Amino acid sequence: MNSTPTNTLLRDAMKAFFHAYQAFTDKPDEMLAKRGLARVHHRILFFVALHPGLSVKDLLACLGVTKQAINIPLRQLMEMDLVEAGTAEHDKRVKELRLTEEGRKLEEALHREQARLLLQAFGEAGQQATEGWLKVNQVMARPQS
Amino acid sequence: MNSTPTNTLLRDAMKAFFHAYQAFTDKPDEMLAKRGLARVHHRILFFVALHPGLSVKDLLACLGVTKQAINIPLRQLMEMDLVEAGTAEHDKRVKELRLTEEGRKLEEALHREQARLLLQAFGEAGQQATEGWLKVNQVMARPQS
DNA sequence: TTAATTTGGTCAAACAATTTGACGTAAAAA
DNA sequence: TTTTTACGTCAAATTGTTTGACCAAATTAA
Repeated sequence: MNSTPTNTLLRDAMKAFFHAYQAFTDKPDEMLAKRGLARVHHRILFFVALHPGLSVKDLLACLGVTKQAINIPLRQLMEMDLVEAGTAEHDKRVKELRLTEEGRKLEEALHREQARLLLQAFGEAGQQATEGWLKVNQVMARPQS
Repeated sequence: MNSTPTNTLLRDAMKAFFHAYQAFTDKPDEMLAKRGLARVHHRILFFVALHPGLSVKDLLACLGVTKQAINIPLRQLMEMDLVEAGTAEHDKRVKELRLTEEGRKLEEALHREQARLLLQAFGEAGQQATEGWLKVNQVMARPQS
């Protein structure tokens, strides 16, 4: 049973990954709740901030959800003047999403919380571990066939 | 604006983390769905496998959910003879959860899918990156005060 | 060129996941 | 001994996500 130690090690790794991800979302979730917003709102803000002019379709692809899952939260963000939608020039159906000034401020505040957590962990784990963390995540994040 | 490159870098890191975690859960989710089970069932199986004899209360703590969230999925797993619950000796109220033989097999199959993904990523990223990934996750997974 | 099909985004209903509330019994604290 | 808290279970309410349907725009097929 030489797989037992590897098994436990992998399981511990998975456990840490699970809890790390939980920790990553905890604080922003609190902040969001105070504004009557939820995690999906944050994700929208995040990806629109990262890719200004993002279409709804591409946003869905980023988030891995259906179009309907996005519709109401996105509408809410627009009603709250956090996100604005312009029509794409190349295709009248397509909407290009952007953060408003207010939206940008909120996204920044949320970002700061997550950045704080990450930077603290990076500081503790060290430069090499940080690079490793980024690398493994990037490999994993790739589309599988 | 010297924070701009760091900001983008951090955001890309967060994006990768988000997508890595998505990738991590995708395959098991499919497998679970085929059995009429969902992610929370997997999480139960995972943590009970990792900590045989785990109490319901501690399971809740691991998962970061309420007792009610667990009740029906756990009952389902018990009805499907994947999990069994014994009464703790030190306290009649407490249940000690264990996987049945069937439960262990299923958990192993699910584990294998996640292990495959991880091991592939580790192989590609290299030994040092792997250690870094583990390290950062462990630091992040720690309780914050 | 016209017709058929697909695509992009929105509304609504149904389903799934999670929290809040309540309860009974066991254990700990007063 | 009584009161309070803890553990786990049932039920209702709330939140999150998918499926279905629809309309207009764009693309593909005839």
